[in-house]
Amino acid sequence: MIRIVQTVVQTRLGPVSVLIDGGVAVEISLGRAFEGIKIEDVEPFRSVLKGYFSGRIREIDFPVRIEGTEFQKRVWEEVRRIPYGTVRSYGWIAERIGTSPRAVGMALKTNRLPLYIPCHRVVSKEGLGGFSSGFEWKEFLLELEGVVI
DNA sequence: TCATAATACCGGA
DNA sequence: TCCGGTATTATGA
Repeated sequence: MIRIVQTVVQTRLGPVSVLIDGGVAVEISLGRAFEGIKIEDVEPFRSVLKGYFSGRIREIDFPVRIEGTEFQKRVWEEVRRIPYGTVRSYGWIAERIGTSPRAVGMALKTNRLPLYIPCHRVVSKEGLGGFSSGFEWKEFLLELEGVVI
């Protein structure tokens, strides 16, 4: 029996919700709420996200299940090491794990756990780079972390 | 500035 | 397998 739960934090740009399966987060959505039944033991996830968006919490850390190729996981691990409030380029990540900048972009595009894997901290050499949920979210998150753009 | 090549990976045919 | 498409970058005119 799979239990699907939605948690929602409201932000200036809309809801942020977490898809929970078996007690762990499997997907985070920026801008839309998942269909599902609200249950109270979802509180740990909600409080972390509320803490992040209010600026109190700088580390998004809760149980997750990550699915992807070995390569994608390498990229995601590296991105997770980027400190709060700082940015790196696609090329910088690529160099560290021995691949190409475009391949890094490919891996980040398939990231289902934004915030937990802070791909908004990866920007292009000139400009912002892409973002699955829309540029406005990338700008919003960087601004929240105090990054000057 | 603008086009283009180099590049690693992925998904579909 | 092969092939076209990227959330990139470096280079040359």
